[in-house]
Amino acid sequence: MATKIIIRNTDYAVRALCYMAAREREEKGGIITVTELVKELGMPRPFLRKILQKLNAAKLLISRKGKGGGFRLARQADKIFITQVMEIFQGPFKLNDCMFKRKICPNRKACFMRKKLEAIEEFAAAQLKGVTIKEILNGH
Amino acid sequence: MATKIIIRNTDYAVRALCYMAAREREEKGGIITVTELVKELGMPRPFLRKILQKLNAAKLLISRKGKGGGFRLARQADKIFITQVMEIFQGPFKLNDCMFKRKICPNRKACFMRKKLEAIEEFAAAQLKGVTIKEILNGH
DNA sequence: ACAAATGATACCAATATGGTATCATTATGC
DNA sequence: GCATAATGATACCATATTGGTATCATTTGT
Repeated sequence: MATKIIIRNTDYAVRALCYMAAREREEKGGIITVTELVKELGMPRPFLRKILQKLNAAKLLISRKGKGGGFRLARQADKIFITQVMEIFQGPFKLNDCMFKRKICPNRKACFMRKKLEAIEEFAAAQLKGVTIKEILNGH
Repeated sequence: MATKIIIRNTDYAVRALCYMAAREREEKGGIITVTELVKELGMPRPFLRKILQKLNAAKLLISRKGKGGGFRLARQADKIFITQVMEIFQGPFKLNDCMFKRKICPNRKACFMRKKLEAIEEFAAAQLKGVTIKEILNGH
């Protein structure tokens, strides 16, 4: 049972965004329907819709209703950061705080474990900070 | 909703171990009962018992049944590593693997996200590696 | 008007975690 | 030896989170 930094919603969202970014390079400005995404990405349709709607609400996508409608990226792939996607589906990135929340904490101010967890959190945040959809797509 | 590196079981276990280590310094080789731990640490008795039993099964504690029985540390506090405790209650430490588990992964071998997550995992493991109950107790 | 698309929302299922209850077993001390 | 005080083992329950489904409303192009 691994500690999850990326949860499945985020995973799906990133995959959808990557696909849309890749497609956009081919046909400029193309709008993409849920139907196409479902076929290409092989994930459950109603679930994907909910995810896309959230991305839309967060202004990472632009949606168009009605016949001929669908979704397209609201900005270029190198301006979409994975931390934004994570925040949408997982809330602010945070490792757990001091383990000793109740009374018996022996040394609250200088708790050793808290220092360690803070260091890990800081490192993780730094690692993820600059990553964009474009980088994921290109592999660097 | 934070990413949990330490779950509550582990937290309780560490607190109990810290208490026992602190007590041991006072009265050498003292055996401690669940009753005393419950009173001092303020956590639910049946839950704590289950935790202590697991620590016993994992040979971090030694138990004695019957009247006058209880638990004591199986080794000194500087030989009890927090990674061991984590492993008992959380399994092997692992951040999640590559997000792209299904077909559409654009570049599986050199997946950018996987590299990042591996780096984080490595750093986290290094941070936690040497930490012992003694260090937590002393704050360094 | 109709059909094809998304918006919104309520609901359901599986799993993990946190927590409780109960009975069996062992050891001490009178 | 028996009562008592302790742990061992285990089965059960409650709650939250996550993953997933279903349904109806709304918009838009032909």
